Amino acid sequence: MAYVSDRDGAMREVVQAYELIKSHQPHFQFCDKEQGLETVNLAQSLLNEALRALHLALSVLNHETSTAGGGAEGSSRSHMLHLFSRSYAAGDVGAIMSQQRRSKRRRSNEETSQVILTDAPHDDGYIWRKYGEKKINGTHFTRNYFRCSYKYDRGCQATKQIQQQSSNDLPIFQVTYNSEHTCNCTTAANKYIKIDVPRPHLSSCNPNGMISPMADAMIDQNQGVLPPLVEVSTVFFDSTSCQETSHLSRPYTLSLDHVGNHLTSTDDGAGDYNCGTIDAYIDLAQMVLPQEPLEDNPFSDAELDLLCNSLMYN
DNA sequence: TCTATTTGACCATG
DNA sequence: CATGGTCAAATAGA
Repeated sequence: MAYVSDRDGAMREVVQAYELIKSHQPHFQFCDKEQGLETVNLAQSLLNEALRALHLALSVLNHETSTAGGGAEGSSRSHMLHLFSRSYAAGDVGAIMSQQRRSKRRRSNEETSQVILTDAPHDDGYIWRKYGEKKINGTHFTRNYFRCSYKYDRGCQATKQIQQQSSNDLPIFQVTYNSEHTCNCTTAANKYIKIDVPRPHLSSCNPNGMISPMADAMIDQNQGVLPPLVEVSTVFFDSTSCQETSHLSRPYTLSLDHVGNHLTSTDDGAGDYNCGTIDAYIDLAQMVLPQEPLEDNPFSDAELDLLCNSLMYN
């Protein structure tokens, strides 16, 4: 199909541009004395912005490819789940939203809404109650409406909408959160709570195979320890493996060495890896690039390249 | 019987 | 008038 072929070509171009810029980025950190500091800072800023834009474009291409391919046709399934604010949704990420018309009923608190893409839309640490379902124009799946279970008990006005965006074996959902929770009813550490660990944690899962929110955490970009292009945010274990393996209930530290040496891609999908005797798949999340150059990056370029390539081209 | 979900109707908005 | 968000009666399930 020409469409997929062109898109793959575009994706290659974006990756190439990204790598090109990335390879030149270090030069700007060592030429402060020859050139004016402001110039260097400006160049660095522009590079960071270019990297951010390319990263954004790449994620959109990934997403569109997975959506256009649909099922078995989706040869390069998206592995990049990204989080962005409403301002992003109205701007750079507009392509993602292009299939959906903006709501004509304007919510009074719309400015507080937040949009994320995730493969675990129900796993955010809050208790929700479904109150509606609607077929939305231009989408293949119905949109589900949820409100906080404590709406009447505690007057919590939080709502969320879940819109499935792709039907692959790892479906992606767009989740729109409206209003802040006022109920203090998180069941566990919230999925979006930042954690202060130098390495990503593997998430555990409960007996029914759902991902536990405990370790499915966002990584704090400000910690300055994450790789510039991608970060391993979560690793979800196969439910049967979880049930059979008792030690999975505690946090597990993942190192890139571990990924490079022991995680190998399996046949059934780009994101599926075999980690020793445990089947797992890795999701890339949080596409936002750090604002400052990382000074204490624990991952070497080779490690990052290995991870990026294996995840993006499978 | 209670609670959660489903689903058609209603309503606000552009 | 079309669309999307919410309501509430009907239904399902524990």
